[in-house]
Amino acid sequence: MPELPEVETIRRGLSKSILNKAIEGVVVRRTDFRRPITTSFAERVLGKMVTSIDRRGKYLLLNLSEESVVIIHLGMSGRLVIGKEEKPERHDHVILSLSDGTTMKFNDPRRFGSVDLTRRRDLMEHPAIRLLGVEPLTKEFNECWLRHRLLGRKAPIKNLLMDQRIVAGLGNIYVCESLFLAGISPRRAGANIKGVRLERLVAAIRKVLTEAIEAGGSSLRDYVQASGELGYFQHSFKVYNREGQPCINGPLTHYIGRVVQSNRSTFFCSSCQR
DNA sequence: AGACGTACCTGACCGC
DNA sequence: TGCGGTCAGGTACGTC
Repeated sequence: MPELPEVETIRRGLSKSILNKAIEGVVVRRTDFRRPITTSFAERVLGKMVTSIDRRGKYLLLNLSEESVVIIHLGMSGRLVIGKEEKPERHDHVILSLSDGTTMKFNDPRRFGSVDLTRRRDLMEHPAIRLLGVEPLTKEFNECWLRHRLLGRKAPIKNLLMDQRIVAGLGNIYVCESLFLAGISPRRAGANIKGVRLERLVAAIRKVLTEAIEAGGSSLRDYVQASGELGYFQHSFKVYNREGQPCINGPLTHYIGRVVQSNRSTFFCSSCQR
């Protein structure tokens, strides 16, 4: 489901609903995720308080009292659902009961997501976090930095931007949208992006992500925010999922096309993106 | 090192 | 109605 804007939206929602509440009950109904949930998860989390919530790339970091951190990834289909104590539904894999009577349920049909636990001092060494690249909405992410990371890379820029070790948080939707806004072909080799293209790319990524966060992320299929509200950035897609539709830039002869790169659909306008 | 393919899992949708 | 095929917001791992 989620890329950076969706995870950031969820982070902000959770910061309103679960902060400073104690975890009074933990039910782990399944442990077989991409990375199995540690058997000691429930006992190590029980009784702790959620003190703050961070995000790193597409990972949510729930900081708990006593220096522990829950690391959550939502994979393709994961959700965090806040509600009243109810009986679990299909694919509710982890259920936290909080001190104000609400519950937070981790629901993930495909089980590509993960829930992990570590100590705060070990966070930066955690295998999921250690190799993550730059946060695209920080000052560190700029032309100089990106140019160095693209140096000598022959792979298509689409694939390189999807690589979490380069830029943390971009996924299929926002890479497609950013490349369209920058006017860059998704098939262009990374090393061939220089000068004005590089400037446009950095600016486009920042703009697309910022606007998507302001819109509460994108709601495809059944994705909802923790609060149950829908994000609405999907109405702003210029290319994603728009194969065959006219390009918004312009001449009626321009149409959005779809190609497959590394087994993922890429949507783009071959006239506007070079 | 880096590029590429495949596996993981469930559900929705489409055509027959 | 059912059945098979395809596709889906992601990442890890093996191979060349």
